[in-house]
Amino acid sequence: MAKEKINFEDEQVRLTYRHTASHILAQAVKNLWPDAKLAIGPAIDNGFYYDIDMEHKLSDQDLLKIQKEMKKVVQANHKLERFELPREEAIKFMAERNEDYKVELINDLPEDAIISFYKQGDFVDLCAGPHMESTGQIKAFKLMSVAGAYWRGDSDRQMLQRIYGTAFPTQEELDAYITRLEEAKKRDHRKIGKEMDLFALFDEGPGFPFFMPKGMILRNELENFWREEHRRRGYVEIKTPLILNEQLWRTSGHWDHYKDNMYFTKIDDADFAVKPMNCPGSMLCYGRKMWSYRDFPIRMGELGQVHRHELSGALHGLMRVRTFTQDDAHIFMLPEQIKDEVIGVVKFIDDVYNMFGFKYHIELSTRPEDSMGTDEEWEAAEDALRAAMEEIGVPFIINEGDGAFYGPKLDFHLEDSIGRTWQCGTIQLDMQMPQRFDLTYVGSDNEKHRPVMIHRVIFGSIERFIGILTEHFAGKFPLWLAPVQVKLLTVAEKFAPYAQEIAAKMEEAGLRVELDIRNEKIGYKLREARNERVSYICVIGEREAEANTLSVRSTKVGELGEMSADEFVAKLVEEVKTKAI
RNA sequence: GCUGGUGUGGCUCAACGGUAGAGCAGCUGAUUUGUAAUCAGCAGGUUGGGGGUUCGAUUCCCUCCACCAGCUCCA
Repeated sequence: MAKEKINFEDEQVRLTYRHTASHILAQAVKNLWPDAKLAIGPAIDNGFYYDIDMEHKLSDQDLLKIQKEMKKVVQANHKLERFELPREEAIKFMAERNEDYKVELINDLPEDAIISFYKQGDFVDLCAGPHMESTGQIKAFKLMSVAGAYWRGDSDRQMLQRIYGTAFPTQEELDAYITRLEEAKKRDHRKIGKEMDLFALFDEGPGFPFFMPKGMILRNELENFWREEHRRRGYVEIKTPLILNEQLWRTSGHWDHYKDNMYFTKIDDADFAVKPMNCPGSMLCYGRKMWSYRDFPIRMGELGQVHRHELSGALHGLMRVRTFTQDDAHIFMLPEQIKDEVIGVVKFIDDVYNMFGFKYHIELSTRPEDSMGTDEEWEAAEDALRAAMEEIGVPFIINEGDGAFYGPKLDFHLEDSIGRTWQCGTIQLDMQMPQRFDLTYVGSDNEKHRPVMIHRVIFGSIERFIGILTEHFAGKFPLWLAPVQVKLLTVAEKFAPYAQEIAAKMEEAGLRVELDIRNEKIGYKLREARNERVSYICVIGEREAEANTLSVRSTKVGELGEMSADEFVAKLVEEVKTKAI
């Protein structure tokens, strides 16, 4: 790679640069702890990491120490030299250095693989490359954190220490990145949720969120919107119970494939389970009558609250909880309707996400190890999803082996404030449940046939979606969702009657308005209202009371100046109606 | 669940082997105020739970719980 200029816009350049940084990290660690065994150390989205196995538990102090050692490696400006070894020699080379993990990696390489190494000073690492020319080219870097990571991502294997770091061509860019991260953390939905009193989590219910009055407004608005959109698109709505008996979960396959994630209870002497998914309930609803092919597609929606036992370490605010409401629907159809229905749902999801200005990516998740059904059924289902995606020409990536136990799925991933992605929407094609529940319809040939079904969600879960929305808008929600849409602040108590009159008018127009007629200075009230992220703040004093106006400030665009009360109310009503963002 | 870290009044944080302190919020009173904090006073904590060491623990140790980062898993 050319020494003169580093084009950091280029992903390959970025990865190469940071990959070299990870080698410098590895060398520094080996200098300080010669017994450390190296595992893998790739470049990732925003930096790089190296997985290391050693006795010594790394602390934040150690990170600083390693960083100093890395600086020495950079200053030494070692050339990175590539060389190759035949398999046996490569294994011998790493075995002599007690690099057990590297030996395992080499052993797992395909027979005909070229086994390459990179040497910098007296440090050598197994690596396919490419790399920068010399360690001195790495100008600005920082070690971010140390955490545990399983060797080869397998929770049954050794837990290694993973050191995360990042690197940039200049100190300014590194500083800017750190600042950006800090800013992003201020948008954390857990922090904003607390500040705005949207929801709460208690020790008494880990992973079981409580929704406070302001959070309920958000939630109810989303649900109202959801119902309206589904009604328009030909869905009907049902509600199925939270607790159903063991037999049902055996029939559905959850008992065999999902038991570890379920909660159980007893009624009288019989075993029951709390539903982790809504589908079996929907199957019962479908199965209670005879359907004709003419009825299809049947789109059966349900805002269904499910409970899942998630590992304690996986819980995360509203993003990962143990009870959540899926905006679920099951669509029963003819095989030849699959493509159109899938396309319809993809477009539905796209419409909703675009409405909020979300960026997202789609993954096609294929058959997992623990699953039911035949290879043919899986292949047919995966092909159907792929065909639908290809028809509408939306790009997607393949997520091998990550499907549901009953079928492959298209997953829609949204980003949180610091760039972690969360699966929200999903479309799952299921050829298993209809069989297991022996669902049928009567075809045009007057014979019974098996319907095909898809499970799908748009928001994914209301909880997670609220978390994403909160971070996306930093708590400054679109007006139609904002818990408090307007707050009226009086300059002095004598203006309270006028403010109350305006507030009544606003309530009449269906707006969520709050009144602050306390005997406080206007600056103080204003500060509070801004911290509460109220959409519009109106100041009412002498001028406004006389002219029948309001001095308006928008949380998003700043001062709007003075306008007539009626004009302002009309503007807000319109903004709510259009769901502007 | 795993690795590492954290846990002090509603919130943000301080202190310490000798039975905890501030700011904000709250309450009371005064102030009647024009675009990001008016002043004064009051009240609020068995320092996450349990156990141990010690004359004495909130501070040290053990254990459980919760939270944070990451891994694994997932909507």
